[in-house]
Amino acid sequence: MGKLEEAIQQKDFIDPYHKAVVNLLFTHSYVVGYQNALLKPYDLSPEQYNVLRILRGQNGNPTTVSSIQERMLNKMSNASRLVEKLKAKGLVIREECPTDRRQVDVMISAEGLKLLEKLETRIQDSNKYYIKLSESEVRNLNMLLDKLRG
Amino acid sequence: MGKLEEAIQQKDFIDPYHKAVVNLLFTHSYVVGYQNALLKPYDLSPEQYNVLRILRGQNGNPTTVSSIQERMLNKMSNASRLVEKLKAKGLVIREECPTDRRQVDVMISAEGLKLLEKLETRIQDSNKYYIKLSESEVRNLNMLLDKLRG
DNA sequence: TAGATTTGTATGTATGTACATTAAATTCAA
DNA sequence: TTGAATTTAATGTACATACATACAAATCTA
Repeated sequence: MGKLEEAIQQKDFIDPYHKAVVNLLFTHSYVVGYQNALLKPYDLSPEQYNVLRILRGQNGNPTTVSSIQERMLNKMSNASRLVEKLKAKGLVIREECPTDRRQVDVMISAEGLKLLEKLETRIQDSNKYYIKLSESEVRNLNMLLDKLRG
Repeated sequence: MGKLEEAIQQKDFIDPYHKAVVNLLFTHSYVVGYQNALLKPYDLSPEQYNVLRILRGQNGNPTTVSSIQERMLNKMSNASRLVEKLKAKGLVIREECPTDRRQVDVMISAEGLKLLEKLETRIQDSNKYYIKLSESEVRNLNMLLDKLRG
């Protein structure tokens, strides 16, 4: 991998900002590749995994579909259909909200929790393997990404 | 936007590496959102725009589909179908390679070049607008992303 | 040089993304 | 309190991604 210019044989960037955009897209693909590889045996996509983590973060309280959507990494993806997929696999429980019949209460199931637990160390090991940065560099990266979005 | 934890209301990351993965996915979505908005009026996706830039980088020499694939930001996407889309819009020229009939020579068309030119300043302005980093911070980010991939 | 292997591209399928639209329930306002 | 506006979720569609497979052309090998 290494330097972007060599990796994609492109060097005529408009400016460092344009290069950063390309670098982010390329690094995203790199990261998602590893995520997919790790999650595929468990029949989960990265965003499905993330939704399970969002639900676990609620500590047993049900969450609505729109609340999940707000917290998702990809704002444009479709929480409704993702929840449907997770339900089909028995990883979440979905039921009509008693106080507002438009809403749908979603909770992670016991199976969902068990799956997350099983994945935790694998994810941790995998992340450290393919992110070839020291802990302080990673913190620096996180700081820059946060600042990038303003 | 700002800090990741607030933006997606999630704070229980396994470690800074896991947070970096989430941060990259989220920032990717942020960036692609702006890219899509800018390119949509021109009926281009970010990867189609990138392919046009790859082709322009060849300075008039034809490129094969597999060579495009190698240089694409998303290694798993489908250069064949992207080229087909670009050809349908008249932005590239595609013809059978005379020396190897398996291969397909692809070149950017005059229209494609004109479109890239028209987009250049818009892209440049847009990037600087939504990437809220100084030039030295952007360079630092590029360095970290390059290093991340090893 | 015939048959096997490899290479380059296209196609098929399932899923995900982007965005518009629909439909039902709720809230607001006259 | 009734009709309009808003909210919540689901659905439809076009395109993109991920990955397997097919198929023709070229290359290798015996």
